[in-house]
Amino acid sequence: MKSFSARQNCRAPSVEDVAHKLAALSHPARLEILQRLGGGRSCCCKEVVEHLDLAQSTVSQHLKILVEAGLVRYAPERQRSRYQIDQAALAAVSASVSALVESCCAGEGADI
Amino acid sequence: MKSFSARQNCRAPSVEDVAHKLAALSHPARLEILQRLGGGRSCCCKEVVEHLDLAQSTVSQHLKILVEAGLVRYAPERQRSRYQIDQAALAAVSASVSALVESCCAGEGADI
DNA sequence: TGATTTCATCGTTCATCGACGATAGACGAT
DNA sequence: ATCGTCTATCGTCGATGAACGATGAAATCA
Repeated sequence: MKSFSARQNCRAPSVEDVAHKLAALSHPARLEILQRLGGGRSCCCKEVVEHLDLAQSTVSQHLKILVEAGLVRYAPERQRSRYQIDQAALAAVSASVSALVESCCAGEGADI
Repeated sequence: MKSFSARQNCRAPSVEDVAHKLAALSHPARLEILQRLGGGRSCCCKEVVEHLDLAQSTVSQHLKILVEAGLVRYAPERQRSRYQIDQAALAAVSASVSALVESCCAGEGADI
């Protein structure tokens, strides 16, 4: 094992995949959304809006980005929508980051 | 403990901090740079350039972003420059992501 | 000294992001 | 049927990102 990959279901996520998911995580509002969605709670858009001090359209955009990154699952439900964390996907990202760190810290070198 | 924080050295990184570091990680070229810097090797800019198929100025920019995010340390050395991974910082990011995932997966909920 | 190498920075160009208001569709309630 | 609510999407605007070439500074080599 040399690169940060392996693990997960056997499909090694490409650098692009990981970068894409990390990009989805790289905005404060989206991190807060994830925290709000945490604990298995499923939220509708309005619930997030009330908590976030952003326009509804903006929140909807952020949610879309999270869904397209595969980190949040989406289910249109009558009037409301349900957004829910995809725990497996999130865990996979965490594993990717861990693997990256491990591979980077393998051979100890002298500090600068 | 309610938010994904705590852990680390006792200073809880803010959502903005984490987002900023994740943003630095959210580009394929920068992930590849980190892998190249992995294993304690310290690289000069040219070495990265030769490996990456990007213009020298572009690579320099990416390195700067990594340095400003605190993930890579920088030491101007005579003619060349030395870039080296900041393993502690990288580990901290990994821990933040893990903590986020854990806090999000706490209370199991029904799947969508 | 002069030529070459290595690097950072500047200026430019194009694309994307982030935020908003406005709008339209779908649903529930009256 | 009509009204109000909840969403997603569109269009816009300013800001930022990503890439490049050109340039200049510092160090090394001839």
